[in-house]
Amino acid sequence: MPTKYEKIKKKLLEDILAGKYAVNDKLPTESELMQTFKVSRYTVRRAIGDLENDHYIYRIQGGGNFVDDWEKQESRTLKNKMIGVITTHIANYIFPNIITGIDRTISNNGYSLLLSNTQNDPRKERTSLLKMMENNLSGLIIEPTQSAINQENFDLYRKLQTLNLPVLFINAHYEEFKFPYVEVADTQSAELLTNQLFTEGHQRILGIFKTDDLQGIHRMNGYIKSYQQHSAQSAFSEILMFQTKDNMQTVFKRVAEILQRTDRPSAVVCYNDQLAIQLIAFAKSLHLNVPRDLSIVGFDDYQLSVFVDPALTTMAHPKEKMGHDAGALMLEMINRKTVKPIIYAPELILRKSIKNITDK
Amino acid sequence: MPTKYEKIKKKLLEDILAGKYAVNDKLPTESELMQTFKVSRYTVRRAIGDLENDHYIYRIQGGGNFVDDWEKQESRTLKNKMIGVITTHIANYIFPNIITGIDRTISNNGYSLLLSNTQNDPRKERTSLLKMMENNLSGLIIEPTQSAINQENFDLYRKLQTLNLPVLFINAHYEEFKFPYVEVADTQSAELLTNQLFTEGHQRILGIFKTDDLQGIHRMNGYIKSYQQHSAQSAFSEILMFQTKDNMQTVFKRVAEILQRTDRPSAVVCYNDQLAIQLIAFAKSLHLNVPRDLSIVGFDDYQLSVFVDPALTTMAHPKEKMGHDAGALMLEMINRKTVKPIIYAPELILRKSIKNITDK
DNA sequence: CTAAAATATTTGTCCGTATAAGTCAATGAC
DNA sequence: GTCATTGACTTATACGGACAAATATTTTAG
Repeated sequence: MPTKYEKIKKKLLEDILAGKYAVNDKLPTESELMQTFKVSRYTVRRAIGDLENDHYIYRIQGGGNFVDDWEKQESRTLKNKMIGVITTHIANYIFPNIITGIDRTISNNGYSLLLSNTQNDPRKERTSLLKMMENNLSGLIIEPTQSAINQENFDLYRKLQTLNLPVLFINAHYEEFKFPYVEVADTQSAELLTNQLFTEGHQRILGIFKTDDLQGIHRMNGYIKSYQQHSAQSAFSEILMFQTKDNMQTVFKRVAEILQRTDRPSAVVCYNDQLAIQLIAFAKSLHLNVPRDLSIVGFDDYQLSVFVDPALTTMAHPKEKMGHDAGALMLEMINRKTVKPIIYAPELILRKSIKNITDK
Repeated sequence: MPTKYEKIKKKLLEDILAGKYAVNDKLPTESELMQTFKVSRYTVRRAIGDLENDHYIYRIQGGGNFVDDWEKQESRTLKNKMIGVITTHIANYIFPNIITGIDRTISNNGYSLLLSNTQNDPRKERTSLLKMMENNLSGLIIEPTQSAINQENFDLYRKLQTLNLPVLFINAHYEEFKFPYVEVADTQSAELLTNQLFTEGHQRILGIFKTDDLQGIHRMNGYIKSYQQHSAQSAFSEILMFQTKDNMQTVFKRVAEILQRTDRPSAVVCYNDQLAIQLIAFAKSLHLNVPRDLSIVGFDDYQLSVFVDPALTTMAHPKEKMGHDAGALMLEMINRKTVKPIIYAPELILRKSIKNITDK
């Protein structure tokens, strides 16, 4: 548990970095802070003293405490040859590959990688963003956290716009902010993948999508688009939505209900390969053979997808190349060039997890 | 008239600068200073706190206040809450897990991760080390590159010793430097693994080891030790050595020669799981069935090792736990505590890639 | 209305006290 | 001899109160 003065310090620092108090604004007086935080004056002064040492505020006896010019202080103006990277995960899934790609590109140009992960928690994203703003980086690459529903850190993103710091999104981007981005064409990707299932004769295709990030939303939209195009063949569209906070056991319970119906779907489009691999194992436990009884597809061409039985049909994700491109774009931005977003065209990877059921 | 705490500060600083207290000497306790200067504890702490901020002294709770290494410029500069990590790889093999472990531990304590990888190239290790030294970090975790043959960066390691910077090795350590380390008991590990093959009735066991890193050397030594203990059963010991710079095709060519002899080995101990997995595929291409015709074992319990066919028998590697422990140790070192190395006991993971041939 | 004076507010220094938390060496059981 | 426990010692956090010093605001005198 952090100490009281650390809590006060953290709160004040956040407000300063987020722009709630501008430079030379007067902070609340010590007595006010005493009341707000219900602590003694000693504790308030301890917190403020620390911030003064870090040159975030200055004090005038009899006058008050004021925000120092932290954005352009000599100690901070000299930018470190360091590029920050905020991702939802570091070691899981496809992220190691993305990070390697970034690292390769920027380390060849003398930059280091400052990593931070959010574990898909917007509060941790906030912490990460603040930490990044304290180190004065040359650039910042962000994979947004819960991008479809999370707007609680938009104040920090706005602040980032005013800072003289190149920012780049990967995997997804917010329309609200004009930062460049590098991402897969998720909607088209899902459309192509679902089309493929229609081509293979499937008419009842379940879609399972995570709806708290934009990739999930886009993939769901692509799935729906494909259904619209094939409305002549099939009107049976069923979508199961879940979010990060949901217990996956509950989700799988609902999947079981659906798959045990007599008119069950013959194919499932999964939000990503991670889910698809879990679903293959789950289908086995329901005594459904993949792909004989059920076709399953995913996204991202995860490393393990070729090893699972049956090998998973999926959509390509450039991973290391995406990291490489993101790094290259970032280097250009640091050199004050204007860059254009990069969107990768969809690419289908056919393996063994789907079956043609046209002549049944 | 100067304030009381300024007087105390001045007096202590004079004593330190004059050499009355040497570096790491213990200063009078706060109670003693209270009596000496006839002031309250607050005043003493205010003076000492100021000196701490200027890095003239450091404090250890319950221990006392000590003279900091003020003559060195490095310690005077404000340290970033950043911990550097240099590994041979970032995204491959078991490294993502190790890095996750480190990240989880240190990010909970407000530290960020500054990553750099060497791709097993000593020149890149040199670049990484230099880059890390520029960024005045709080600490540095290093997995040494080509630790068995690479001494060209020893000058930098010596420099690190004189710097006031906590340094920690993982996976392997140099005897020449007294930095703490976290590693697996590789020699014992290899011994146990080879013993297991003897127990299963094997007498001709090929060892393939990478000899430019210490892990490879230790594993080779463990293999040899096991052979010495089983000299009654078998004298047929054969070792194939390779280095990072070697073309693996050439290595496998030699493996093919060995495996196609009539008196070929019945088992192979591989440097790590990565090699073992390649060897399983290679054995198939030679029409050797694993484990019927050839038993194969590796090290590190790589994520994929359970997915390959047959699932690989291997030695455990704590991976994420190792990262966690390394992070925890580093945090203690930053707080000026002395820490002891951590060595993990070997643990055998029996799977399907070895066969008992006692009753042949 | 202006300028000086009085008053209120705000930060700076300092004290005494209390409890928590970490260090370290002596002690005692095994 | 080894290891866990205990207790003395030391620093860390926190409270409340007091007065000093600088600044801000209001009042008052001209």
